[in-house]
Amino acid sequence: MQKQQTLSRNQKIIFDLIDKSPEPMKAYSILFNVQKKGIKAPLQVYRALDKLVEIGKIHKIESRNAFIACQNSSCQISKATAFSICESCENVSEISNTKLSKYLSNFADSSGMKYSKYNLEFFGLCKKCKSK
Amino acid sequence: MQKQQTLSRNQKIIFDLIDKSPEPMKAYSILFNVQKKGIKAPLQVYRALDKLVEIGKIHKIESRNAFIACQNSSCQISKATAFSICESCENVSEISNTKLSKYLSNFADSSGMKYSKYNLEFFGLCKKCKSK
DNA sequence: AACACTATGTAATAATATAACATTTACATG
DNA sequence: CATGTAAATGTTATATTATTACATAGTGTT
Ligand SMILES: [Zn+2]
Ligand SMILES: [Zn+2]
Ligand SMILES: [Zn+2]
Ligand SMILES: [Zn+2]
Repeated sequence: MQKQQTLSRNQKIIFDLIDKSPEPMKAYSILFNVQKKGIKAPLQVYRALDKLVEIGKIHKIESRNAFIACQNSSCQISKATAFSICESCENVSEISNTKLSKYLSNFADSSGMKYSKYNLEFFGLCKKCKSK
Repeated sequence: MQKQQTLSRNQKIIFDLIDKSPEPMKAYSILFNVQKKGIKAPLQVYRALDKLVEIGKIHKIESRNAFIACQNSSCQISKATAFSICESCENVSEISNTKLSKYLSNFADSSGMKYSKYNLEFFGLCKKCKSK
């Protein structure tokens, strides 16, 4: 079980938009889409995004500067994220694989560093694009 | 063995700068540092960076928008990168771990996607920062 | 020389993100 | 209910990161 978060007005508007989107959304595209709802400035968007990322409702796809709703029933593990990205159609989906997340969460190397978080992005061609 | 690449003038200037830097460098900081050598415009920097990334001499740290020289004797595997990032001092180093890279290169899930590349970023506290 | 290819130079602009400051709302606690 | 405090909001300006468009120059091959 995870702590239930109540989203504020702006956070809810922006989360709903991202959650409905079939693809990752960029900040300024979000801004454009919520202007009719009274959210007028980049900072309002970025603040909501920061919060949503923090509580694991969305994730940032770093290589794309874009945001996607968590596909993992709101990641307990917003600190352990993995995505698969099609380099042709730019489809992105969150990988939910227990073995992988265990392997990476337990990873330790010789550096003496204690890892508390990771983000993994896989790139390739999705089924559809492969068969073209 | 890998194909030996000859770097062009701008590419060499920019690679040398990044290679000497103890920390990842950002594009505009690179620009600032090479202006005395005649590289005056962002595009000149970005073009060199693109090429250097392509041939595996440097890597981009996506979560930081910064560039680091390959610490792996010029990655044969510029398609399989892993980094450890200290969230306190921002020290970044490239992880070279055969088991990890094998595990990830062979990773396959149920999506039917063929992965040809990955990038992994671990976050935490380095030895030094941990003991503070 | 003619060609293809890679790299360079320059100006303008697009896209992404944050700083600074003022105000308002939610809500715990005396 | 009053008061304090943390979280969220609103607004303007600005910083940072990256690309478009177009012109020119070098490099190597035939
Ligand atoms: Zn998730
Ligand atoms: Zn695809
Ligand atoms: Zn490398
Ligand atoms: Zn550190």
